[in-house]
Amino acid sequence: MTDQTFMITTPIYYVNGDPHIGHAYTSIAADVIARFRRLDGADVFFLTGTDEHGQKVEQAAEAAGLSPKAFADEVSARFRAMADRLGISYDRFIRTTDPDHYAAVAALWSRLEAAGAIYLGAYEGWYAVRDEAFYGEDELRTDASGRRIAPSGAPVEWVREPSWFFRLSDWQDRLLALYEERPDFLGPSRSRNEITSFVRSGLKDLSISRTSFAWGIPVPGDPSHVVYVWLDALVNYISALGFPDENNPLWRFWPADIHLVGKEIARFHAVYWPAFLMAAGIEVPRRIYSHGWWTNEGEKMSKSLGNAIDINALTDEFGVDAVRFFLLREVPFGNDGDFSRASLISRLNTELANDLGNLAQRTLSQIARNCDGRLPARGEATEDDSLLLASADALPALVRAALDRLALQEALEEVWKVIRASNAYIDRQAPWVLKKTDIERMGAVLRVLVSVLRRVATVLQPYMPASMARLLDQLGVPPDARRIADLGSPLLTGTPLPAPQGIFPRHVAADAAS
RNA sequence: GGCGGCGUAGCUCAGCGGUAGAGCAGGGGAAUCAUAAUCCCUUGGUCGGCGGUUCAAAUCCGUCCGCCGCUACCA
Repeated sequence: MTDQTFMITTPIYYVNGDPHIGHAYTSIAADVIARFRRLDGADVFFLTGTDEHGQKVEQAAEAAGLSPKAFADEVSARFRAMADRLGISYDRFIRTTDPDHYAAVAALWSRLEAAGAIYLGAYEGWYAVRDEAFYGEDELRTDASGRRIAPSGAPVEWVREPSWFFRLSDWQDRLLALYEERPDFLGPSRSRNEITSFVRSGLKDLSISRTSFAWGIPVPGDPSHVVYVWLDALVNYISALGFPDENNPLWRFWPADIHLVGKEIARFHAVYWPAFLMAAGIEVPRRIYSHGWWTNEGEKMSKSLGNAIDINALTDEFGVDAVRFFLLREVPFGNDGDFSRASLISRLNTELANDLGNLAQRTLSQIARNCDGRLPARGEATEDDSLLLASADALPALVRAALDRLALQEALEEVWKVIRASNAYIDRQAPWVLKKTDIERMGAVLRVLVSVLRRVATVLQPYMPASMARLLDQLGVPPDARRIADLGSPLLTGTPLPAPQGIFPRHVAADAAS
């Protein structure tokens, strides 16, 4: 694993609205993978940031009485604050208003132009001023007076404006070949099916410039146009690596290993982005993986319902690690999920407090009381010991394999199997009985549990960095020996352990389900 | 309309050709080191309906029913 480069990205988040749990979810998932790869010895670049151009931002800024840039500064800072608060270990927080990004977009545009991949044409269609949207002929209805109206009921008119186009239609076959030859390129399979069928149904050239508003990156050589926000946004993944300077040391991270995205933007990443890259002669990313959406207590979250989950309030109440854990534990990654207080509290109490927290506490408190607070010596392993130790030793490989498949929930399930087995083991071995009959064996049993807990805590660090750091402290694992590779070296017998303290308090509240 | 997915224990889901599984919830018991936490045992399903292929089908095929997603230029 050592010396391997690994790049993972979140989408850059659009700043026309405040951050919400969907953004948090993508970032946390990407963070877990980034942290695990670092733990596993890889050279990691983790990119996140904000997407700041476009008509929506221009309008939102105007409504707020600010310049687009000032508005974007403000909202971008909120996204960054959320990332920091959630412990997102990004290597760069990129903004599409950063100067190097402007340069990269201009450079990519010029490459596409030089390659003959773009041309100046005209975009025309039925436009509803009220909706600020174009509609297809087949979406329109005719009202009583014979006028064409949009599905929303807004009147439409035929408009025609000059626009630069990308020859997307040239890339249909090569995109399909890409999906075919590289089954891992697009995931999960639902997303892969949808995108494939979309591309198979035929691609039209893509309008990649706008003249109807000004907040964007000017088109090189044609400054009355700004670059279409998606082209602008997608380029962030390479502008962060120094593009177009392929001698930039960061360029070694390209192609990205994983673009993690929400399912609503899978198409932009799986169709437009590789087409742009291929047209510009740049390698395509290795994998694009889209995850699902959260509902809140069974209801879709929306502005009108006003039921968005306040991630700050949530982490204030339950703690950052508990929220990180819940989001990745509750739902198979890729599926939609439902957020509810009852299930959050149930997970925290059952799995964090009872299963893991209590296991650590009962183990460590017996060491504190009966072993003079020092790490007891290993004994000759019984069959029971060996089985449990072997299951813990297998964890790094199991977690690595699960994360390679983006099975973030499965990885946790594997860890919890070991935690449950450990609780069964401690009951079977009953060190509190051995204390009176065989004090040496008691120490050996507790030492087995420390070894297991060390492995558990090590692989859980990516999910719950702060809590697992505390647990590793209590287990006497030196801060510089917490990587996967360090698990090969046993802890020093006799190491004094700090007084045990609960890692995960039970959540007791009036609305607690149990 | 076209393409695709899902429907398995009360709940969330795994299994995807060889005598129905996990977690949670429910019931009974044990233990008392521990955050009243833990452990053991256990109730519970004609695997959406019907038909077919097969020695054998949640598992393959067909069909029907019920949900859901995608079907491009706001992001």
